[in-house]
Amino acid sequence: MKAAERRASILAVAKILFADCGYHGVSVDQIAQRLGVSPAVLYQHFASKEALYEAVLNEIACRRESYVEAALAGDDDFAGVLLRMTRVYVDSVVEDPDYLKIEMQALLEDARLAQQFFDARWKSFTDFIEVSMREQTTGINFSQVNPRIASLMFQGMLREALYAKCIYQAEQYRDLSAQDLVEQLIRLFLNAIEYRQ
Amino acid sequence: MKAAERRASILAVAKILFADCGYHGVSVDQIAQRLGVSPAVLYQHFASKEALYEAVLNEIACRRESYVEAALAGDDDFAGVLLRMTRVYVDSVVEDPDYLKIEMQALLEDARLAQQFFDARWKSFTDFIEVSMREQTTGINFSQVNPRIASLMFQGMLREALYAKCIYQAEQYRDLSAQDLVEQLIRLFLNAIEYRQ
DNA sequence: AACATATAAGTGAACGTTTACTAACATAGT
DNA sequence: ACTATGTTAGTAAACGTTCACTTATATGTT
Repeated sequence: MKAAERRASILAVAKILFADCGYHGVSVDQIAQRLGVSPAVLYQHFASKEALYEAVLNEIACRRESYVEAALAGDDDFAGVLLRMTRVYVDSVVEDPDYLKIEMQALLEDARLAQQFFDARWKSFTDFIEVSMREQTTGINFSQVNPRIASLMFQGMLREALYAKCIYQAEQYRDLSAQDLVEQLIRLFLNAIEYRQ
Repeated sequence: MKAAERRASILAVAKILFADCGYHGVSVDQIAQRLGVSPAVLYQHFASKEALYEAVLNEIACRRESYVEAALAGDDDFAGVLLRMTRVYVDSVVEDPDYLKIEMQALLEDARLAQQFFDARWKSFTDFIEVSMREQTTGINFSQVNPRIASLMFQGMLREALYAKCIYQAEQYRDLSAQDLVEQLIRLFLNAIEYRQ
């Protein structure tokens, strides 16, 4: 197997295992075994276990989602844009929940890394919400509501919904798809900030 | 040191370390060292590292908060009760954020344990919200809103706020106490479910 | 085309360290 | 003297990492 290919395959397997068990929960031998390869191979591509872990995190943090394109893809009222952005995000998580797991692991293990994740994956949302709520040109009056706290609420409910659906698979929401669940939550959120079309 | 006292001291130290680094991130030797005691002592009180970990988790899961007393401690309109219950919870987390960290660790490592935590610490909230929203006798009409999704929203925003304030200490909310932050979130939540006193 | 050479890719065993855990021995209070 | 509470010194296994070595692929020369 070519070097680039091998490197990618190591990253893919490592991502899954790290997401499931955390950094300390996985051994280099386990990763190698899952790859069907000797542990020494890993060290031809990564200097250490820690370097491998950071490479996995980096790959995730750098994969900027196509929120912006989604935001510009239709009409530009606040609710419509928010819904479209969120759909893109939910899709990406449903497709690969490991991202969310590792984000959570990082949040617990290292505050610095957590900030990096936040910047890459949540800032688009919270910025959009805060900016939209602050600008007066829309004609909508959000003055009753603190934009920063509203964006915190949005982030929290979205994250909880995705945890429930994609990570600990709560039975309570079995009969609802992640997209439907989030759509209803967004409706509640618009209520909360007193948004009327 | 008496046995009961020693046992308690082990649990206290283990709780802190497990909360910070997770089960695999802490060694028995580290716990013993922090206690200023030989590792063998731990095995006089706990059969294994895992047994110790479970004892820590169990202590947390079993410590039922005094939500019910708080709920009954004043007038009984929905918002008032919810606010009082939440204050008790926020207080307990602010006082000891390790609880929240370990809950998060458990959620990632073991779905079964996560369910146990949920039952002990969140179910009171979500049940209260769902039941209150469903009963017609209050005269309030929540019919527009799905109670289950509303309770998910509440849980998510509360959890996010507490993470931000108590775990990764986000600078965005530095000038707000956890209680104030949560109070504003609850106001938003009441908006969301269209509650008017 | 045939061979020699160089490099890339992978192996498996071993290294030293750390891990969880245990048995044998010491000391203090009652 | 006896029990409760320790310690010291150890175990075997697992850990991350490195080693000497083999096989496969590509490249250049005749």
